[in-house]
Amino acid sequence: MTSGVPDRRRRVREALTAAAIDLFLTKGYEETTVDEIAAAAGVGRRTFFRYFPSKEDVIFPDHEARLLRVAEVFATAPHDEPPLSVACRAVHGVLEAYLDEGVIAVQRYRLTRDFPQLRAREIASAHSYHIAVTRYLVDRVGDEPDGALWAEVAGSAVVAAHNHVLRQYLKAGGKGDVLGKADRAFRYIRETLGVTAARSEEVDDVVVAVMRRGMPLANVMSRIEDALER
Amino acid sequence: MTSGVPDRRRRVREALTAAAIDLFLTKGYEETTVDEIAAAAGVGRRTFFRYFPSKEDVIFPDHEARLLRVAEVFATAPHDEPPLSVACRAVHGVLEAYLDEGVIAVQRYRLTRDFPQLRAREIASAHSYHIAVTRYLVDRVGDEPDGALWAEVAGSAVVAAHNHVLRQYLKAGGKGDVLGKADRAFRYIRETLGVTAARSEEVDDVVVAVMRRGMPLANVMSRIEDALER
DNA sequence: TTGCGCGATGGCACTGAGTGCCATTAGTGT
DNA sequence: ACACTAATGGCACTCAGTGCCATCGCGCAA
Repeated sequence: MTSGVPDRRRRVREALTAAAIDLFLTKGYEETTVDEIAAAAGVGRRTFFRYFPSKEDVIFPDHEARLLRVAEVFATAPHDEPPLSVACRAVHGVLEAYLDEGVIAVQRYRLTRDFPQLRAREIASAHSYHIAVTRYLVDRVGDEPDGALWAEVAGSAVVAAHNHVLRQYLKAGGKGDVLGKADRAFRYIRETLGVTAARSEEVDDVVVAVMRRGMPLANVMSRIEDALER
Repeated sequence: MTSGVPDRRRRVREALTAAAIDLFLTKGYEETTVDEIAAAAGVGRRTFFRYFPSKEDVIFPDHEARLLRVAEVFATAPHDEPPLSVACRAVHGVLEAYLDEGVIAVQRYRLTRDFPQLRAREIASAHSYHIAVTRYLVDRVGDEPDGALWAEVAGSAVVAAHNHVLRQYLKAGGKGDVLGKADRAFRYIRETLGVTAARSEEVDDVVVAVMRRGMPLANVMSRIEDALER
């Protein structure tokens, strides 16, 4: 049969992941040995380490692929699209990847919630998205005054919004209108932090005024005049 | 001599940390065994694990203490201080702790930069500040609409600002006006994300207006009126 | 000074993760 | 049927981390 080889590799890989998730959930992470995972998947212990570099990696099988997708969004984004918009699109892709996983994502959430070692690993994974996003934003606006600071903050905000929406979804066991919530969250981010983006492309300074609804107009005006002169 | 016992414990602890940093920098992290660290500090291998739960922990000796300081700021903060202000104060304390370390902090930066395993560990440490801050913010504003989202984003932004300032300082080998930059960064955060804080305590809605400097006042007014009616 | 108690130490043995090496096997093309 | 190549699995090894226990150093009371 043609292409039977990569097909088998994929099946073994999935069998290892499935066996590991099952064992981790039932016996606990520390209590499960690699021998047991390999045996449950019908392969030898040595083979396990040919598919995954460490015991932790077995439940994060496609992290690299997701990171590549993010990088691709950045590489192919039109140059006139606002940086934050690109960042939100890229991170939205990660969210979709989680949703595509279905039950697996929920199981992994439980594992990372219950076992510190796996949680630490997930945090590191999430951080690599943060790195990628921030690097892109720095490249776009890094040469402006405080551009690097803005990029760092905006990048972490985008990732935080993603994490928040995703976690709510996973906490609920995979129910809820994730995409709608994500859209709202990303809109909030773009509206709140989109300032430097505008500044970077059109003008040399921006004023942000925050005021309570119901504040007298005269008050509003004086605050804005203050801001414009600052 | 009185209090000679805890004194000795502290000295052994510092000797282990110093030996580890030295060996990691010269030989590399993976290439250094716990035996070597212990021997260089003049103690047995078994003793090493009585001071630090793992090989990684030896270069993050007082992370727990810093986390406690953060928690203390949150516990003792006045109830009428804006949440973001409290968060910035707490994180500022962490920054000060790094500065107090002097050379050690710079050396650790280099280690976490060069060795992935240590980097992963530092990311996890930093994440625990993020957790602490976000939890506090959620407690303060979590019952508002989108309060949890705001808390997550604001928490990560505060931590990101801290990380940015700290990293710039460490990259420069410990030179530069850290505190001044930190103040500016935190001010930026409070001004950009302080909205929900105000909303949570005084009013039921807030309007944010973003405008370019130089925009005609009439324009400004119409934009704000639009916003107020939204 | 001597003996007692207690925490710290270090040695020893053990488990399990991760790796290099090599003989064997399974699948593919001729 | 045969050769070639990639995958496999077994074996042995290093090293992190842990439980156990005998010993040591030190303060304290008799």
